[in-house]
Amino acid sequence: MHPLSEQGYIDQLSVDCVIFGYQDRKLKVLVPQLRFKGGFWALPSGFVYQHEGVDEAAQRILQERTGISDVFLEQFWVTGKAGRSSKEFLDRLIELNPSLFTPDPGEEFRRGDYEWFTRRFVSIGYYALVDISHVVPQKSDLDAFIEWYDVKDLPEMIMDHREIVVHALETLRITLDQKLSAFKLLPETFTMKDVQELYETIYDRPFARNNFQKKILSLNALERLEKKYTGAANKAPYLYRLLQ
Amino acid sequence: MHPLSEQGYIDQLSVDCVIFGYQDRKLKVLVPQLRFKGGFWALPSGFVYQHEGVDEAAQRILQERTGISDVFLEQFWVTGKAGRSSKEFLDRLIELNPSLFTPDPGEEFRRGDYEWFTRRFVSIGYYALVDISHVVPQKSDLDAFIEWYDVKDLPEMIMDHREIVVHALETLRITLDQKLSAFKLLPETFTMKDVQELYETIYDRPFARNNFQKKILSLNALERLEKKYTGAANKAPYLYRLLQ
DNA sequence: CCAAAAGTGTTATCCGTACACCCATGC
DNA sequence: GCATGGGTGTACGGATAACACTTTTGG
Repeated sequence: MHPLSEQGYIDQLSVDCVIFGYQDRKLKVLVPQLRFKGGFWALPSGFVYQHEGVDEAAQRILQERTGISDVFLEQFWVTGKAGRSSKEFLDRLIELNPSLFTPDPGEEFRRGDYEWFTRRFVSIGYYALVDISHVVPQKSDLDAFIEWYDVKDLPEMIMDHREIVVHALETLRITLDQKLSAFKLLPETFTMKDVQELYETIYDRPFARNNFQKKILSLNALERLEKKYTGAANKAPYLYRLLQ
Repeated sequence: MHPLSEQGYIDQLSVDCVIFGYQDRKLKVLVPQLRFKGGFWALPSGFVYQHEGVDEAAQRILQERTGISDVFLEQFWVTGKAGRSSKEFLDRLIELNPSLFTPDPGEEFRRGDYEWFTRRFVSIGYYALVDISHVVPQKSDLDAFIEWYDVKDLPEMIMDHREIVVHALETLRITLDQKLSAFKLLPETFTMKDVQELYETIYDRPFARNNFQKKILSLNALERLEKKYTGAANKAPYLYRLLQ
């Protein structure tokens, strides 16, 4: 494996992905924990190749780090304060994982990588919306595991990754109806109650059931399918599906 | 002057500024023409120093290229398609200005600069809102002149700068009320008619006078001052000022 | 037949729009 | 007084919110 500095990336530019999913009335973010000692959580991140656009880079990083592809993915924020670097994180990582830096032939990080990696970085934030029941996130070989965390109960993440998630959530809230984002977080078919619970989760407030139905249907984005019989002793709700 | 590559900039990252002003019922953008042969217009752009944040860089670039400071300035878009570079522009520039590239001691561009400058760039777009009557734009030593252009009648600009302006305008329209942007384009005091004409310009459609007044006042952002006697044979309008 | 939950209809309220009217101003 | 343009009040209609009622389902 070549050192990072020779892999044809744009210097000091990174892409961070906030991947939203929804399950059990919880809005979740997919965050891997790095497989090194110390318990470091970091958003799926990567760099931009010279030959690719930033949007393509975000897609590729999402794919490489989580196995997820073909989902809604959009840029929402750039963070690039002076001195923004992963030096603090990497120094701690090395302190807890000294073997990583021995000059073995099989060493994983090289001196040159350290210089490259700890420089000041400007990062473009992307957020993705996925059907959590459909995707099977796969950890990359950098990760110990990858897990969905309630956005209200995130692990401590490195650098300013928490701040990035906060901005992503704000963007999600503001553009939810406009971009029909909610339906990208749900399975292909769903009941109106599912939609309502999702909205209530995202905005953290209740909606009136009858009016909510009218509002969502007035988006003219759904088609009504057959009823869903659950065996419960009550009227069966209709299933809906996003048009097209 | 040191070559660009030694000036401590982040590589392949630029900042482009779209500066909006308003005058005579026209929304204008401040665009300098470069002082080289060929008639090249380019948004005020620059690079980010290692030691500064991207927001600070945008502020500095605005100041250096136009003399404008202390104004609303906010990031709105990143453009970074594969192969986005100013090579085409620079080659044409050199073709029309061959003396720029002679190896004189006083040469302005160096070979190293050419390499640096024509690499693929990712650019962060910022838009600024200024009181056109208050600022006195100053061209930098790169510019032949700097001028306000009607956003509906922009000169042909290099690279994707027109596309950047289009995105800036979209952002302005979407966030106008929320960010009280309009009042940042007006003088300190103004009449309701001034506001209405500005809105009609930005959205390119008429608003009903009486209802517009109610809508603007309902923002609770203005205080009413004395009347403005113009000498016209009609009722004198009130002046308003942005609160705080 | 009942409880639970879904669907739908009805009314009240708010908000944006349209129309109307009045008022100040200088000739 | 009169033309002009600014300020404000009222009425209408659509959208949203609040309330109520009906329907479906399985025990």
